Amino acid sequence: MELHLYNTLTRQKELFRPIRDGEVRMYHCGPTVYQRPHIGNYRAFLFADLLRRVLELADLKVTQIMNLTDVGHLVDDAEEGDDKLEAQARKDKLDPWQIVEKVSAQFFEDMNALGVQPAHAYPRATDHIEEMVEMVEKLIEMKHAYRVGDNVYFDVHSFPSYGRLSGNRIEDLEAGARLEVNDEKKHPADFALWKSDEHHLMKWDTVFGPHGFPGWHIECSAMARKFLGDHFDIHTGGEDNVFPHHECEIAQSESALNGPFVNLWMHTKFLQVDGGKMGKSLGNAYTLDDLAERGFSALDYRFLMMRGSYRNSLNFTWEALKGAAEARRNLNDFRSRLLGEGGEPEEMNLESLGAESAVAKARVAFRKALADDLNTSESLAALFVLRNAYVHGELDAAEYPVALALLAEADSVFGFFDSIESGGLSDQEIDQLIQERGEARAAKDFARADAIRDELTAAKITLEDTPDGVKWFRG
RNA sequence: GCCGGCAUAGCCAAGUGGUAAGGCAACGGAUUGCAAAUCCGUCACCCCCAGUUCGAGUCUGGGUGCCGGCUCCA
Repeated sequence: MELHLYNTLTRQKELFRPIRDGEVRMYHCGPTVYQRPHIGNYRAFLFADLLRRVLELADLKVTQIMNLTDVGHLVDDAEEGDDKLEAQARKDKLDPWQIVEKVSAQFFEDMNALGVQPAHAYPRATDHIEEMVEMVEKLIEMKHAYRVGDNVYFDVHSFPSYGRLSGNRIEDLEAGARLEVNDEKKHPADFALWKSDEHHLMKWDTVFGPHGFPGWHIECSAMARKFLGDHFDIHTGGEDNVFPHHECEIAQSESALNGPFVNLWMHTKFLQVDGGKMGKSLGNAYTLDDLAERGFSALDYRFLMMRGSYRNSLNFTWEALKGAAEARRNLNDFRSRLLGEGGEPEEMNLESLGAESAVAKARVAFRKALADDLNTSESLAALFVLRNAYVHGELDAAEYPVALALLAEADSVFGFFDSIESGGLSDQEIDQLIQERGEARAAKDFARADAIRDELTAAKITLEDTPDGVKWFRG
């Protein structure tokens, strides 16, 4: 399975080739744990999860790292900055460390509900102060950075390809009216590697002084290096990370390490709400709890994200979520019906199918779409085409086991199927109840008939009264 | 002011030169004691204008709208 992935750096899809054969190392910019992440944040993390699963589908061994930013960065680049973690702490009357613990726990709970496979490590910035300081010292030594008092800045002119990722030019940045002027810096576009402020609560005593804290971007450079090495395969984040965050990471890392940093940069577009932007101040930055209040599960949301392409902004509406929830249910029922008709998942054996088999076609389409820059929309459509073939009676019963195997493979990538619960009733018991219901219906005792149907529903058994008689399935 | 992206049916969305995937909703019908269950069927010429081409949703130019970056932010 050859993957073609879009690289922000080159602005085109590229054939993906890992640096080490059969092995992928990737880093994801994770949450700043000062407030519970909203569904927009989770779009990026769901993408990271999807990418990992597709890489594994392609038989690659993946090492996946996601950082937790537990030190608040400055709200702006002015000399006197505020720290959003500390600001939140003041608001909640907690100390910053308590906020970090509380929000991190919430984050992992949400990720679990979303069916995200845990990364191999979630390093925290505050656990890696030493590594950051070391890198900053190295940059000073190599004349890529300069110290002004207890502050340290990166000299963007020392890195010729600064701006390559984002398409910005240093001259344009300079002309940008919104750039804060800071007299300390040699150049307005230079960025902070280390800052000092005695009023900060989260601060460290280092060679740069007693009241220091890391700059905006150094944590990712330091932690990525520690966990993945100097040169690794993939780095992802939201589109807002392209500049300045990732641009600065590249500058720092490639300068300090004197070599290539990351081969492939991938970014997810923002989620929009009702056609416009999402924002806390707009009151539409929903959390998973807001979704649950309206009766939607985290997996419904996951499904909604899989219906669109990560490289296009996706418009979140309640109607769209409703549609996703329904569609997910239909796919779930498809699998349940196959199981109900005696199918057991089988090892995929394409050769025995014949190219004309609906299952074989679906699998080819499913994988081909994913391999083309994670086209989940098209990939998902292949599953619905297969479902339609089944519903229209075009699927031979002998193909049910392979169809189920394909759905299992699909689940390994999409991860939105519900687990099948038997509800504690045996087939015999269920048949017995259905027979009783039939008798009750014949005797026009509909109260009794509906009671049985409700009982089965409660046990996760779905009944379908068809012209051919009653059909049932679990799930 | 400077960069970049997007614009497809009521809603979500795929499609990168060859005549519009898929899902949801809606509507008509079947079935049913009823059904929110199930099944059958119907449902778009792709923001506007001008070009290129035998042929454009797909390429080029202009316009309009929305989104992102230039400021912590997925």
